[in-house]
Order: sequence, then C-alpha cells, then structure tokens
Amino acid sequence: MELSSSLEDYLEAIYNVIKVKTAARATDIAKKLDVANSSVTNALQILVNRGLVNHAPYDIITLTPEGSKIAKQIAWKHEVFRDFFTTVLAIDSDTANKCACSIEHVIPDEVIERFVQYLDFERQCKYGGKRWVEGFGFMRKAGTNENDPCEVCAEKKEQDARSEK
Amino acid sequence: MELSSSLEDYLEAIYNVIKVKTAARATDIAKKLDVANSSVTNALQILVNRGLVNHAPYDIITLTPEGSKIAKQIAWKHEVFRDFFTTVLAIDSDTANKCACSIEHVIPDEVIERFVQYLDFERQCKYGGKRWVEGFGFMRKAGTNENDPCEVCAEKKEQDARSEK
DNA sequence: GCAGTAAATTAGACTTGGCTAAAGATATTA
DNA sequence: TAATATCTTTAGCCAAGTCTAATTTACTGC
Repeated sequence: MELSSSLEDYLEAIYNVIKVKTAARATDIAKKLDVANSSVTNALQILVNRGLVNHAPYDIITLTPEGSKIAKQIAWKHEVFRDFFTTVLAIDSDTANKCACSIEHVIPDEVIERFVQYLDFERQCKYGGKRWVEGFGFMRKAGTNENDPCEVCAEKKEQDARSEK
Repeated sequence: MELSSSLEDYLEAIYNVIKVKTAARATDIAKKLDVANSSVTNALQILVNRGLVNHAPYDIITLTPEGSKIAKQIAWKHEVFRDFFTTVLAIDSDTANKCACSIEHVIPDEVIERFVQYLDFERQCKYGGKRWVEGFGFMRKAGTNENDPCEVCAEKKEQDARSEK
C-alpha cells in the first residue's frame, strides 16, 4: 500500500488546506500544487479508492482517519527538514521548502526519527548544543578556519587555559 | 537541461562501474539498477543524445567529460548522506544506501554544500565536534535523558564547577 | 426560480520509464 | 569455422501522471 510522491503531495496539500479551512475544494489543492484541476480530480479518485480521502463528485474534500495520519506524518517530515535547512543551515526559505518537499517523500520513518533524536540532542544539551549550532552560524558568516576559532571554541580554549593554571 | 532521477541513476551507475572496470557494458548497468537490459538501451540513447555518454550500438559505454562531471557530483551527494546516516545516525548500511540514493536526486548543490560545511564544522573543531557526535552515539545507546548527561555534558559540568570555585 | 458564472468532471492525448518477447550481433569453444 | 551461448537492440505494450478542451454540476443574484 505504498503511496507515490505525487499522491503524498496531494494528501499533504489537503491536510494543509484543512488545517486552515476545515474542508478543502479541488481548486485549493490545484492552486497549492500548481497543477490542473483535472489532475486533482484524478488523484482524488485514487485516494478515495484507497480509503484515505472522503469525497463525492462536486463535494468538499476531507481526510479519513487513516489519510489524516499519513498526511500528518508527511507534513511532519516536511517541517523537520524545512526547519533544519532554514535554522541550522541558513538556507533561504523558498529553497528550504522545495527541498523539504522532495525529501519528505523519500526519507524512511526510521531515518528521520533518528535524525530528530540527533537534532534534539544538539539543541537540548545545555552544555553545548544550542551554542554549538550558533558557533556554526558564526563560522559560516565569518568564513573562519581552524586557526580562527568560533565562539564555542574560544570559550572552551579559555577554560582549558584557566584549569591548567 | 535537467536530468530525471532515473537518468541520474543510470549516469551514476555507469560512473561506478567505470571506476572499477574502465568501461561498462549494458548488462553491468542493468544488474546494478535491477532493470531489464532494454531499459538500459533506452536510457543510453537519451544520455548519448544529451552528450553525457559515449556509446555506439553493441559497443562499450563510457562517460563524456560533461557526463563524468555530473556523475561525480551525484556520487558525491550519495556518499555524503550515506556516511552521515551510517556514521552519525547509526542507520544500517542497506537503509542508509537506499535513502542516500533517493536524496541524491533531490538535494540542490547549494543545500548539500552548506550541509557539508556544517558536518565539517562539527568534525573539525577540536574543542567539541568529534566528541559531540560521540556524545550523541552515547545518548542513543544508553537512552539517556537530560538528567543523565552524556560524556561531553558531564565533562563540561565538571569544568563549570571547577571554575566557580 | 432561472440565468449566468464558477467549479468540477470527463474524454482523450502525451510523456516518461518501465516491461516482455523476438530478432540481430558478437563471442566462445569444440 | 561452425554451432552455440550470450549480449544488445527493436518493437510493441502498459501504467502513472500530467495536460487541454469540452461538458456537466452547483451556486448566486436578480
């Protein structure tokens, strides 16, 4: 019961529209994905057949519990990568979104879960995490190299010096 | 002059075979990508037309300079992600490879370059990087939480205590 | 309650990328 | 060198996913 990238995109788009509007119309989805209305109709038929979407011809579009669950998972993957790209890598928001929108379809649950653990570790550990990421931002902007330590390194160096005394 | 994921896969497969054998045959590529021989023939015609591959019917397959350049870039993206997944996230090698093989086609140069900078920062900075990643490995295995600090945290805590005196 | 407009669907075509089966080319080996 | 085995290509098919154009349905204002 694998979904193609394309069908996942439709599901996610429906999910995102519903978050704002309680129910989606085909045109909303078409605009969001920049495809023809007829392509949406096509996709809807498949998604209804698979039990992921509720939709009678000419009627509004909602998600079944199963469809909602899958859509939520896809949207979550999107967010994780978008945030990593913009916050940590300082990629512009448009590129970050597009890239997240591709990766979300190909990253297995197992891998993104581990990735999130990794990011959490970096962010939560108050003895380095957040400052570590900030240190990267510093290095990136300043174009520093090993001989020109970032804030985190500099601080650590100082401490080392102090404790040697 | 965009290449589809599929064509990129063929290019990369040719590149990888050539690295070992100096020239590739259609069957090598078919086996590597697990497709029918005729699919390889098909793809080769397109790649020859695009000036990325040298190939006359029934003859061996090589890459043009342009094809080689592109293939190398794709293979590099593959490596970066495979290594990150196996080394940092401790994903099993098979999953890591498959996942890298999907992402390599959708990650823009701009994004992976920044990602590599980030990884280099983490690894090179002798005041934290390598141990930081090790710290994550520790946490992952031990299933520790915030109250149960990793090696890096523990060490830093000690230093803080010392310098408070 | 009806006419006009906007939205949704259907029909039919096209592209990409895969397949199988058969035919043609090349290599091997007796 | 002739027979056989192995590649490679060709031909024709299929499925997914898109499009445009034409048709059908639903809504809205008078």
